[in-house]
Amino acid sequence: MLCSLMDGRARTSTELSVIAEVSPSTASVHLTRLKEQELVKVLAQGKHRYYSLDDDRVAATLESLMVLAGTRSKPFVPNTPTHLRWARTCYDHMAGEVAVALHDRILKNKWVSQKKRHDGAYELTEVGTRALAAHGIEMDTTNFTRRRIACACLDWSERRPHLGGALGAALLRSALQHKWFLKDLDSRVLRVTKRGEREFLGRLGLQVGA
Amino acid sequence: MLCSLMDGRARTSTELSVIAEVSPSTASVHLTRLKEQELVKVLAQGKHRYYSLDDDRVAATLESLMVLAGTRSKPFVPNTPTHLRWARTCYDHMAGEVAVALHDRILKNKWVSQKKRHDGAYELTEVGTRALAAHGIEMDTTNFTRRRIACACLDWSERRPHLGGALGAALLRSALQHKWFLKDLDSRVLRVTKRGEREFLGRLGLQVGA
DNA sequence: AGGTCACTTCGTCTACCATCAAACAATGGA
DNA sequence: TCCATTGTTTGATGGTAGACGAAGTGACCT
Repeated sequence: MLCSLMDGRARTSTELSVIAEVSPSTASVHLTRLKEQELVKVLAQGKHRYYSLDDDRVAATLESLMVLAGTRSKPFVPNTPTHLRWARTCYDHMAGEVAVALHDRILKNKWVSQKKRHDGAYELTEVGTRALAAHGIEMDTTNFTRRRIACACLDWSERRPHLGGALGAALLRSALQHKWFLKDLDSRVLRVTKRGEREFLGRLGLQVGA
Repeated sequence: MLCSLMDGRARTSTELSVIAEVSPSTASVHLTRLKEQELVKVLAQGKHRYYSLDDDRVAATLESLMVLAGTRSKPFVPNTPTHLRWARTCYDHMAGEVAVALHDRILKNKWVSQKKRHDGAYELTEVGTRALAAHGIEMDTTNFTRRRIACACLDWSERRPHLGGALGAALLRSALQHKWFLKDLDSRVLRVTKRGEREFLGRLGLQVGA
């Protein structure tokens, strides 16, 4: 289980039970124990509970253990339809490969910063505020009090976080306004435009194979 | 057991059984298993069998595991009489803190190099031959064919290797000839002279608290 | 030779831990 | 509101890993 989580992605307990070739109940017992020892952390989202490695130190330790054991695990293969995998909407924000890459970029650029441990909430930084304005992305300031500014929302196909909250919504809204992305009719799929490639993907340095 | 070996020293199976609070037989079985998995290596010397970590990678893995577990083990306390601990003879070569420091220094300076893995034998390098001459240490070339030039000999008090073989013997012989060390009467203890501090410890950069 | 010490091998036993099915809880959609 | 889906909790069970004592091996000393 831990080995399969080493790719940094999150998995549900049932998935992990299949990987470990044990019953769901066994997996559940085992996972609660791993949680107690703070080797994994859980993120409840809808009726799914996503398990992932708790810490970089856990990953590092596993890494060296795998070297000793000489084991390599198979890569994670998403079973999501390909046309949904690259870019789609998730409620009012973006999801898919692009959204995950965007999330990572924004975090790396320190436009947002983590508030606490084990809580998906982010806060907007000084740098972030300026950068968003520069890129022509406008936050809806009316309901700032009601809603979290930004948070990590686990991506179904990628099993890694993308950006949710008010900021996530603002990004999607701006992306559609500027015609960087087009919504497919009668589907959640998003398609990037020529203009989007230049003004969005290009400027943000997102090299995502479409 | 593995944790206690993390200081790089070697220990006997009985010592490890005491540390792990199990019977000697249990420890023995466990250690053979660790050996099979190449986590530890054994060095038979006299009627003792010294166990130590097999590899730097094993130590590194344990290190990160200990960080996760938040455990720290007690340091190794030699039960050797203090007057024997610092410097003494071991058959025809030197042993004790000084000898171990000397071994490490010689290896670091690349005067000798390891031949194979898991074999204590060393071979003399070009650099080493010149350096020995420069320091006024003469090898006895008569019995080169019979004896190993140099080898790691496990130090009883330090539980780390010092230098044995023809080179080890040559070092002790020269040290006594040049009056760098004096042999205590009727004992294996060696005492360093003023001259020895200058011309031996000093030149070799050995800072060993006497 | 014989005795002691250090350690391993063998045979046996037991406690414990993973495992599973069935019951329970929670969420989401119809 | 009900049902399907997802996941957790519980209690019983069986297999196995790890423990030990006794016997065996080899090295060293006198």
